[in-house]
Amino acid sequence: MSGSLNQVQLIGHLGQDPETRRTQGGDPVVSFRIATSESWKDKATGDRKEQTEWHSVVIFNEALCRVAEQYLKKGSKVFVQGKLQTRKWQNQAGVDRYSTEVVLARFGGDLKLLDKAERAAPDPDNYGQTRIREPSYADARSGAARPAPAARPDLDDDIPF
Amino acid sequence: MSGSLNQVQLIGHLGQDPETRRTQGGDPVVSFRIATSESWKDKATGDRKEQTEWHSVVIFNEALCRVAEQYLKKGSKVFVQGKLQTRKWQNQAGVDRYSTEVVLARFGGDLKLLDKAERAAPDPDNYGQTRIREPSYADARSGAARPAPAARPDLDDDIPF
Amino acid sequence: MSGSLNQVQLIGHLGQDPETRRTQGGDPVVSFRIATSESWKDKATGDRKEQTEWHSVVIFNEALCRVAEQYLKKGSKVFVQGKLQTRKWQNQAGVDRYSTEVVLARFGGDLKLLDKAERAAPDPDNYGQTRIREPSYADARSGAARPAPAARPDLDDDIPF
Amino acid sequence: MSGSLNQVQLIGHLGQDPETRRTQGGDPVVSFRIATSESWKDKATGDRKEQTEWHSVVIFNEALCRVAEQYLKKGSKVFVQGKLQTRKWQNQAGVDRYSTEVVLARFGGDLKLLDKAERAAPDPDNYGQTRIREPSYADARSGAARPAPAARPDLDDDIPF
DNA sequence: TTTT
DNA sequence: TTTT
Repeated sequence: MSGSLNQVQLIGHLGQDPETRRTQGGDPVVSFRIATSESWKDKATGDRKEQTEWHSVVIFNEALCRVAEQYLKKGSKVFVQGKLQTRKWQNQAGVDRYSTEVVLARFGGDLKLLDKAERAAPDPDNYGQTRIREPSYADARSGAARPAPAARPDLDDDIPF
Repeated sequence: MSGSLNQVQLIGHLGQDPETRRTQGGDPVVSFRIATSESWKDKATGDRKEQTEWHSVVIFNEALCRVAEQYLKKGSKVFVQGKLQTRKWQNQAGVDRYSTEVVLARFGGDLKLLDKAERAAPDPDNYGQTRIREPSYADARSGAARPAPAARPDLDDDIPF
Repeated sequence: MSGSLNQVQLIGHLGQDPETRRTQGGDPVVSFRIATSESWKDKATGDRKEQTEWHSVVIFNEALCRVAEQYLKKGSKVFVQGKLQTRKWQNQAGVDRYSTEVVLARFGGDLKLLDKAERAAPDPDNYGQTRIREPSYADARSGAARPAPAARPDLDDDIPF
Repeated sequence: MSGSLNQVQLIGHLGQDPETRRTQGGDPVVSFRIATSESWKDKATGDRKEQTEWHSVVIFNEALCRVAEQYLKKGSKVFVQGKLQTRKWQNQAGVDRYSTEVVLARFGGDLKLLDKAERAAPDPDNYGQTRIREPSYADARSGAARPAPAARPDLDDDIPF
């Protein structure tokens, strides 16, 4: 269906360092969780309130995997653009579970570092829009692009991330 | 945290007519599921492939609830903008479950009908940007804006929608 | 600068059929204008008002050019995603002029037909995500990707489109 | 037309401190310009290239005006969401000119500070989502919400900002 | 110049 | 005119 759009945009901070796994084909898959939060003043009590939302981000785009691995760490502030995808998996008891993730695939995915570049200066040869000039990353959708279920750390319980 | 963004944009079709429930305070809560899909040609086999993704949409914004109730039905094509929110609930066995939804709250939420207006012409007095000129909808976040758990149809099983 | 974002999203109708020109390198450049509109009820008079905004869209992405040429025409409803770009040009008197356009370049650009497929069914072999599997379009930024000034129809006057 | 979307999202840096003017009705109108930039490696020469784009941002939303006045200054990094609007004006010679701006009106507009809060901590009583709980800003579209032409600094020449 |  |  051509007239379809599935797009998520987040600005938030990483809760932990990114994790890299590999597909069976050897392609990197980087994942992390980021927090977004809203704050407002309660009309009734006048109290200041804040609500934090956690999002699971999974990167299949090879160039963005590299960026994430090199420059992101716990606490990094990022802009992330991807698509919503709900994945079905089984817990230890074999019961179906569902997890919704923000997926950065080859097309449409984007990732921007919003921190001041305190720590590492991007390597100008490998970073940024280079990916855009020389697209050579693996196809995230064909083959075994998704990690094998056994590789997931979440199989031990019912927590969906 | 002011520098935070949580935004989802979807264009897709409703899988069923919208459902309306009420909060304890009497405010409407409209929900439906929409499908987005991607198609591509498999590089290896040359086959045309399509993958459909289903999203749960929940509307707390009163004006958008009215629009949804009046103009949306199974098959309607819509643009939806909201925020990602993961809700925790318990299944019948009392085990925690998580469901991620696209929430259209009072601010930031948007809903556009993309169909040709075959069936019902929008009432110019009640529809569209009127909401924008006279904001009087309930506060989606204070009080019992979220439906009581018992009211949810998903408590009987582990399916997250 | 990595931490930068420049993105526009429009849903509207084409005012005219798309126009195709060619760069000196022979790459297609498709352009059209689309209208978006807002309506609201005047708080004071109660009158219904509408305001239409016109946007210039320019497509350098070769695959999206093809889609535009084949499926878009005057009146078509589209979703367009691109970046904002202000182009400087000279009018006949040699005075500088500026025009702001929504540019669909190779990356980040998107175009979706939102009409019911009344007229032409997309050719499943050439349309849609095929572009995504076999990226081979020309680089919109290097070389003479922008049309030569003499080819522009707007040089005769000061109207920026 | 309900099924219409006009939305711009930018992340960039302010080129100058924001300027505040007033409508005839006394409502604030804050404007500034922000730069976004892209960088890439030239495929032919291997050179690193960068292209900067400047955008005019105009805020009519009263709450966002306050945020801009209090926290933004030259060099600030911001996320801005608004709509594209092309304004017609006359230069000194009485010739029509057009300027395209990113307008943050009452609805749909958003503004987020992305800098580390080095200088001023947001006042928790006046900042952030308070605007969202107590909407009382002026209607940006009715009356003389746009600044009178004479007040614009750009009338002396043909530069559209 | 589109559309509802 | 910003920033990396």
